[in-house]
Amino acid sequence: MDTLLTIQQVADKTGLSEHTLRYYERIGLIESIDRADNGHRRYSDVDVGWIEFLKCLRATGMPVMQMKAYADLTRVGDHTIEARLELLKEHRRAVLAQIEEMQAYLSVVDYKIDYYTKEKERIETCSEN
Amino acid sequence: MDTLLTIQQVADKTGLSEHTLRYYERIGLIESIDRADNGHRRYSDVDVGWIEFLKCLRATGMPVMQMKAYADLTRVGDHTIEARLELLKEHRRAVLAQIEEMQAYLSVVDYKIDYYTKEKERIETCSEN
DNA sequence: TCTTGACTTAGAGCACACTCTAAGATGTAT
DNA sequence: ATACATCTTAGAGTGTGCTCTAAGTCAAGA
Repeated sequence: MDTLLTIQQVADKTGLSEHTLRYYERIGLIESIDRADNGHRRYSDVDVGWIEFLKCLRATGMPVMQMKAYADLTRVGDHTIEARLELLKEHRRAVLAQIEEMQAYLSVVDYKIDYYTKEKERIETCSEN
Repeated sequence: MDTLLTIQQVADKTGLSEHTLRYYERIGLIESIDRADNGHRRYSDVDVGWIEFLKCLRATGMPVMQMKAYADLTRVGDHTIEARLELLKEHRRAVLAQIEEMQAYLSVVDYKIDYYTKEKERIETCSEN
């Protein structure tokens, strides 16, 4: 199928707002989308797929400017595949490092939760007497 | 030991900037710190410990306003232990959920990395002939 | 015909978490 | 004495990523 979608439909489908979709296009994250006769945007399945991938990059914390660099690479041809690969691999490393950092910091929070749980029990035990 | 530290020493030790330390104090994340005769801040070990815990909350993505809520609870006495516990547990759930989300999105990035790796090999193989 | 609603643009505004500035007080070294 | 570093405050400024506004076009329905 190659049904073309309006911006509203794409917003619903992707969870990004219409504002954000236009913003992403303006800054070059999304290549200029086909237009209907009245000038309204018409998104193809390929466009939506690209937007979904952008979501993956954003949701994993990639800065918009880095996403722009990646987007630019995809537009200039196959000879940038190696560069794209490097960019994604580097991002992957960064994400895994960030997850590990969060887990390490979270373990301190866990420790505190443990402490409060015991403290709470102690207080409750005292008040029973 | 209960050596008192200057703001610069605490900045070095915690990795937060002096600006950030003052900012945290201003917005009530850090309780007002003891002063030397000349009005300069003098941080105790307990203060530094608290700041380190704040770092754990921030590094795991807790918004500053929620940290403020937690800080406020710690100041009004033992009867808020349950509330503090709930806040930390809720945060813990949120962090784990976020990590899972990131991992899910990252797996799409992994898929792309795989695709590009194969694509690159294919291109290299072609050019060998 | 009139209204409603979806869309367009350029550009302004906003929330968050800092980050920096300006002006001034104080302390130490030469 | 003088230079320099370190600190103080209140408040302004910054970067990021949206998010909203205003003014206008266009098409379908009552």
